Amino acid sequence: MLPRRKRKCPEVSLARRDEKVQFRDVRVYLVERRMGRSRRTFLSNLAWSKGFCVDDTLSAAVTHVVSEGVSAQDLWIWLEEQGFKNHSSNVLDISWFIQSMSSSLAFLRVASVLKSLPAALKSVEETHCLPGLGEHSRTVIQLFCSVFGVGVRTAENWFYQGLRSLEQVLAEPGVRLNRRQTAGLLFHEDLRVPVSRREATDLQMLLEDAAFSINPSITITLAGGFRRGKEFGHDVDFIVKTPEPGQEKMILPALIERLKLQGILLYSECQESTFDPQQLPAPRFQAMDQFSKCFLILKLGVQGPEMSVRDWRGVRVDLVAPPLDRMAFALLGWTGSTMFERDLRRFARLERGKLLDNHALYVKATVGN
DNA sequence: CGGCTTACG
DNA sequence: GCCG
DNA sequence: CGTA
Ligand SMILES: Nc1nc2c(ncn2[C@H]2C[C@H](O)[C@@H](COP(=O)(O)OP(=O)(O)OP(=O)(O)O)O2)c(=O)[nH]1
Ligand SMILES: [Mg+2]
Ligand SMILES: [Mg+2]
Repeated sequence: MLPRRKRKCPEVSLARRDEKVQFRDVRVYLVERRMGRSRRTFLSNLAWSKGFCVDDTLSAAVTHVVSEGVSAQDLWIWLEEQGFKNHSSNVLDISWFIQSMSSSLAFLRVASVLKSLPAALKSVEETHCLPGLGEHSRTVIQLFCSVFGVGVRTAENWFYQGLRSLEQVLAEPGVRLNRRQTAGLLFHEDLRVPVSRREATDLQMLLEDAAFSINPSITITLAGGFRRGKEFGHDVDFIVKTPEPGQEKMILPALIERLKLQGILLYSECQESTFDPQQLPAPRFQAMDQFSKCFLILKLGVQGPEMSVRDWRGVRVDLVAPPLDRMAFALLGWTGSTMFERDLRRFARLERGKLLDNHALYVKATVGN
């Protein structure tokens, strides 16, 4: 007998498109722990629509226990505690979800390849067969995901709460927005506008001027997509190089302070550096900080004939300030693309047995070292 | 059939 | 989903 | 969880 391929997961693929209960001898129970209530409700409805019978309570009649983010071993312990004795029942991971995530990784990869081709191909209807997502919910969730600070999980939650527009999100008192999301919604329209290369170099000059007043030998280098030659980007990425050792720790706050005084700082969020060269060439453990970096939204002047209308728009800017001797790794890590960075790290680990991050290539710790 | 980048806040 |  |  041939081994069963994992993609032929029968608990999922047999469901297909039937309305009423199709599998009388299957009773599913969804474990709420680490899954979340709204998500569990969604999955439950999905399962019913696919012809499965889903139990709300963990009775002895349950034949299939489905869990997410909990190991089978831990899950059995938990099930024992709940007095669940049906040891012939099947404990399953939430494989269709992993599968859909994995599919999107495969899609991302092939998309990256397609982008590198000399000529464009015909478009493909790709997201059409995502499990559980019709066109409407996909569109709304994509809209929510376009907000800075909102990812798939938050977007799904908002959708399952009945929210269908950003206006509804803002009007809903039950929705708790963090600082990043508040800025993301405030400047949502601005941040959807692609940033041109001209605008990127204008921002570069603006930052060079601000940096000059701190230390005239600071240099500002374009990174990210623009360094790869893109004409437009969703943000502008810069590497700030200081010639003074140690100055990288204060340079970003000093730069941000000047932007604030100029009245062009709309949002800033900083990550501090605790990079420790003592840990080279092998990291002691995984608690390695990255060097100083920040996410900003800056006012960018736009020309317009009309007075008394807004003559600027918000633009996302990322700054990173590596120690001088980490500049090469910073350039490597911040030029991208994202898929290239992932390929490079995968290559380092699998083909070279090393660990690559934004500031070094580490020799992985060996036994007795 | 296991693995899919790595890190911070 | 694709690769080794 | 979200961000690069
Ligand atoms: N290691 C790693 N690096 C990343 C990841 N995402 C982004 N980067 C790096 C590579 C990118 O080129 C760089 C800047 O990220 P951006 O999100 O700004 O992307 P990029 O500038 O390439 O395109 P954009 O036009 O801004 O959408 O940061 C990631 O998930 N892992
Ligand atoms: Mg960018
Ligand atoms: Mg960026």
